[in-house]
Amino acid sequence: MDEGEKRERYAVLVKSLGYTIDNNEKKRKDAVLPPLPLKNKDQPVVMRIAPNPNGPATIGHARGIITNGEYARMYKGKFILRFDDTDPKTKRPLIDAYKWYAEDCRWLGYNPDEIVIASDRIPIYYEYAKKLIEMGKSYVCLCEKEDFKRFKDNSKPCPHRDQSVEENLEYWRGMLSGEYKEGEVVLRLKTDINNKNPALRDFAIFRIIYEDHPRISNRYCVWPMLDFESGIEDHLLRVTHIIRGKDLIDSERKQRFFYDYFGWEYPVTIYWGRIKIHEFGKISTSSIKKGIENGEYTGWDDPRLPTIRALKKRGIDPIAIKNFVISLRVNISDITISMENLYAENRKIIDDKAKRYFFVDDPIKLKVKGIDNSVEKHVKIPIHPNFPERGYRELNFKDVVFITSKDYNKYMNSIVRLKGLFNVRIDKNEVYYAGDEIKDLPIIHWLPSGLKMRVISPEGTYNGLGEEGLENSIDEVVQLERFGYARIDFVDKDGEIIAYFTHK
RNA sequence: GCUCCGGUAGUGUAGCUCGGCCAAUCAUGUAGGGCUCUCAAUCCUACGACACGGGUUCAAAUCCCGUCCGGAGCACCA
Repeated sequence: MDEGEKRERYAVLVKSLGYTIDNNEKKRKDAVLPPLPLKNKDQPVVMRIAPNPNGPATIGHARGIITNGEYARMYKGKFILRFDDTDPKTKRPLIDAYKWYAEDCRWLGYNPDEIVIASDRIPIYYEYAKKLIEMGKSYVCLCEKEDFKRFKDNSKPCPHRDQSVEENLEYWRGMLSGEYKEGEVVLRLKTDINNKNPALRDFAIFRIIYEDHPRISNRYCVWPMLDFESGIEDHLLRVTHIIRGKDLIDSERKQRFFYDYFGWEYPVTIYWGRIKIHEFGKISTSSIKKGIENGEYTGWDDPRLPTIRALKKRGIDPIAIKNFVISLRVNISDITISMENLYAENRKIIDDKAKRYFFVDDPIKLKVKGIDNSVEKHVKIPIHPNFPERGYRELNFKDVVFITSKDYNKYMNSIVRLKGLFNVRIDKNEVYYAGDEIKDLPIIHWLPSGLKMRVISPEGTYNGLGEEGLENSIDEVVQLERFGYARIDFVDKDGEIIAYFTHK
């Protein structure tokens, strides 16, 4: 019985006896991943993530980072970040993305133990290619793409399949020294031309690309295909477990051919399905990139985006992301999940910490009638209602209040309580004092005056007045009462507070 | 078309390997209520699922077959 199971049983037992469980325990319970199948108990667990560096990490990537990183941690193993940047043309790497991605890992709490960049290791892949040619397991194919497809689809060997090792080595040298044009020639792995799965028949492992690589320029013109590079690396890095998208399921079948040729043991593989978020739809880094280029988004951390940087900017705690991701587990079926689940996790973490303040969105200035306005009233409201020992904030009222136009319209002609102050009846452009006693009235927030403030949310921007004190909460997540949580980003040169909406 | 996967409440999950303890777990959500000078937090209650049809068996969410629905791959992309 593992820890989680024990806890469950205990909880059931306790409940059956009529006791209640300490709530804090429930709240602080850290999400735990199910155990990993271990082939060899003595072998250290090595996990990896292998992104294409074309942008910073998104929530989808966070799933990979956290799950793999967490497993490495659970088994006191190693966590590797490897950039599979072997196509400078159609999957052109973004030079900043290498750095961004590593930063995102670190921020999520999973600093990679090792970072490997495939484009640094091309000669290694060449060595293994040469070995395969020498073993008679690989050949240079000069077929037109369409011709090869025809052969392949009919389980017919292409004319180059039976070339001698010497011929292949000669062609291979030619490839490396730039004697061929793009698309003219390719190195194939000799698999099984009769395999019932056409995807596995003599697939390409190297091709010619003359495009400059953003990191290493034009140093190479022969580039390995992902299936090859990734398979070689997983072996060289002694990766024990691979967790990857189910779209790569044929990749394993392909790689097993050369693992067999080399006599290597294939890592344990676990597949997961695609993750789709209600609020964002399917996440694709390339579409985000396009949106940034055409000005639709302000950048990779635009709060409307599902990137880790955007979530950070909005005040989502990395632990909340962890708990959220782990709750998804590792499942092969595609899932559609709502951000609400992430927000719920985040609320559990930030609510105890978040200072309370008022933010009056779309404010309306109202004169207060029916009371002696010559005296100033000092109102004290706790910074956090559940922790009065943290102190109070003070609002100094004198004859006018600002309330949101939403409340103004909603409570027109009715009596409401201005939190901490007194009751008023709302009328056109003014409010009338309606007593001090605390009755069963709607409670609304207000401000006697305030600082210009803007809250940027995925749905739009809210302009209004922020309570004094907010300007001292830079980089903190606060709760704007009756509005929602927000992270205070900065105060601009005009004194306006700029905040990002976290969630309700 | 060919290969290969998957289908538990609105959503995400546990259980499926080794059938019984499952009239099915937990979370989120929604609704109602308690507490509270926030529509937050917190507490209580309620709602809600084994895709369908057959079979095996004393017993099926769990094993087998079929149907339906969904997904992935079939690139000189990752």
